[in-house]
Amino acid sequence: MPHTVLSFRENVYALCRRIPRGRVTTYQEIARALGNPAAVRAVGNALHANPTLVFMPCHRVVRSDGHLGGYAAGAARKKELLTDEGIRCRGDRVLGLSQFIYHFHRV
DNA sequence: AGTAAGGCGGGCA
DNA sequence: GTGCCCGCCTTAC
Repeated sequence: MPHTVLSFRENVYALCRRIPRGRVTTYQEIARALGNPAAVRAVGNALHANPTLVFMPCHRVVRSDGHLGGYAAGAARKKELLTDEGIRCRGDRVLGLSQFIYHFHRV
Protein backbone atom coordinates (compact mmCIF):
# COMPACT_ATOMS: atom_id res chain seq x y z
CA MET A 1 0.00 0.00 0.00
CA PRO A 2 1.70 3.17 -1.13
CA HIS A 3 1.53 6.14 1.13
CA THR A 4 0.82 9.42 -0.50
CA VAL A 5 1.51 12.35 1.77
CA LEU A 6 3.41 10.96 4.69
CA SER A 7 6.01 8.28 4.44
CA PHE A 8 5.38 4.99 6.10
CA ARG A 9 7.82 5.97 8.77
CA GLU A 10 6.13 9.22 9.64
CA ASN A 11 2.84 7.42 9.95
CA VAL A 12 4.42 5.01 12.37
CA TYR A 13 5.81 7.88 14.41
CA ALA A 14 2.49 9.66 14.45
CA LEU A 15 0.78 6.63 15.93
CA CYS A 16 3.55 5.97 18.36
CA ARG A 17 3.29 9.47 19.71
CA ARG A 18 -0.27 8.96 20.75
CA ILE A 19 0.30 5.97 22.97
CA PRO A 20 -0.57 7.28 26.42
CA ARG A 21 1.81 7.02 29.31
CA GLY A 22 1.32 3.82 31.21
CA ARG A 23 -0.03 2.01 28.18
CA VAL A 24 1.66 -0.11 25.55
CA THR A 25 0.90 -1.29 22.08
CA THR A 26 2.42 -3.79 19.68
CA TYR A 27 4.22 -3.62 16.37
CA GLN A 28 1.31 -5.53 14.99
CA GLU A 29 -1.28 -3.07 16.26
CA ILE A 30 0.54 -0.24 14.58
CA ALA A 31 0.80 -2.11 11.31
CA ARG A 32 -2.90 -2.86 11.43
CA ALA A 33 -3.82 0.70 12.26
CA LEU A 34 -1.92 1.77 9.18
CA GLY A 35 -3.96 -0.59 7.07
CA ASN A 36 -0.82 -2.55 6.34
CA PRO A 37 -1.06 -5.54 8.65
CA ALA A 38 1.80 -7.38 7.02
CA ALA A 39 4.23 -4.57 7.66
CA VAL A 40 4.96 -5.48 11.26
CA ARG A 41 8.59 -5.88 10.59
CA ALA A 42 8.83 -2.59 8.79
CA VAL A 43 7.27 -0.94 11.82
CA GLY A 44 10.12 -2.13 13.97
CA ASN A 45 12.51 -0.97 11.34
CA ALA A 46 10.96 2.48 11.31
CA LEU A 47 11.05 2.83 15.08
CA HIS A 48 14.66 1.78 15.11
CA ALA A 49 15.45 4.56 12.69
CA ASN A 50 13.56 7.16 14.68
CA PRO A 51 15.73 10.22 15.22
CA THR A 52 13.97 11.71 18.23
CA LEU A 53 14.11 9.07 20.88
CA VAL A 54 13.28 11.55 23.62
CA PHE A 55 9.97 12.73 22.23
CA MET A 56 9.07 9.37 20.84
CA PRO A 57 7.64 6.90 23.31
CA CYS A 58 8.69 3.95 21.23
CA HIS A 59 9.51 2.12 24.45
CA ARG A 60 5.74 1.62 24.65
CA VAL A 61 5.78 -0.64 21.65
CA VAL A 62 6.34 -4.29 22.45
CA ARG A 63 5.94 -7.61 20.74
CA SER A 64 2.54 -9.18 20.47
CA ASP A 65 3.66 -12.21 22.43
CA GLY A 66 4.49 -10.01 25.41
CA HIS A 67 8.22 -9.85 24.95
CA LEU A 68 9.82 -6.47 25.18
CA GLY A 69 11.28 -6.40 21.74
CA GLY A 70 14.20 -4.21 20.89
CA TYR A 71 15.12 -0.67 21.70
CA ALA A 72 17.73 1.58 20.19
CA ALA A 73 19.12 2.41 23.63
CA GLY A 74 18.99 -1.19 24.76
CA ALA A 75 16.27 -3.45 26.10
CA ALA A 76 17.32 -2.74 29.66
CA ARG A 77 16.55 0.92 29.20
CA LYS A 78 13.22 0.09 27.63
CA LYS A 79 12.32 -1.98 30.62
CA GLU A 80 13.28 0.84 32.96
CA LEU A 81 11.10 3.34 31.18
CA LEU A 82 8.15 0.98 31.20
CA THR A 83 8.61 0.21 34.85
CA ASP A 84 8.58 3.92 35.61
CA GLU A 85 5.22 4.11 33.92
CA GLY A 86 3.78 1.30 35.94
CA ILE A 87 4.23 -1.50 33.43
CA ARG A 88 5.76 -4.47 35.20
CA CYS A 89 8.12 -6.85 33.52
CA ARG A 90 9.71 -10.11 34.42
CA GLY A 91 12.80 -10.99 32.49
CA ASP A 92 12.21 -9.78 28.96
CA ARG A 93 8.45 -10.08 29.24
CA VAL A 94 5.70 -7.62 30.02
CA LEU A 95 3.31 -8.85 32.67
CA GLY A 96 -0.40 -8.65 31.97
CA LEU A 97 0.03 -7.13 28.57
CA SER A 98 -3.65 -7.29 27.73
CA GLN A 99 -4.52 -4.97 30.58
CA PHE A 100 -2.28 -2.21 29.38
CA ILE A 101 -2.50 -2.61 25.66
CA TYR A 102 -3.64 0.37 23.73
CA HIS A 103 -5.67 -0.19 20.57
CA PHE A 104 -5.79 2.49 17.94
CA HIS A 105 -9.04 3.33 16.38
CA ARG A 106 -8.83 3.34 12.59
CA VAL A 107 -6.92 5.95 10.66
C1' DA B 1 17.47 -2.99 -10.42
C1' DG B 2 19.10 -6.33 -6.95
C1' DT B 3 19.97 -7.24 -2.24
C1' DA B 4 20.42 -7.29 2.57
C1' DA B 5 19.14 -5.72 7.02
C1' DG B 6 16.03 -5.19 10.51
C1' DG B 7 13.18 -3.20 17.75
C1' DC B 8 8.26 -8.84 13.97
C1' DG B 9 4.74 -12.78 13.92
C1' DG B 10 3.12 -17.33 13.55
C1' DG B 11 3.85 -22.06 13.13
C1' DC B 12 5.89 -26.16 14.54
C1' DA B 13 9.26 -29.28 16.81
C1' DG C 1 10.06 -22.76 28.25
C1' DT C 2 13.62 -23.03 23.89
C1' DG C 3 14.84 -23.03 19.37
C1' DC C 4 14.26 -22.80 13.86
C1' DC C 5 12.04 -21.49 9.61
C1' DC C 6 9.35 -18.90 6.51
C1' DG C 7 6.76 -14.96 5.10
C1' DC C 8 6.29 -10.24 5.23
C1' DC C 9 7.38 -4.81 4.24
C1' DT C 10 10.26 -0.56 4.08
C1' DT C 11 14.96 1.53 3.74
C1' DA C 12 19.50 2.15 2.52
C1' DC C 13 23.17 1.01 -0.40
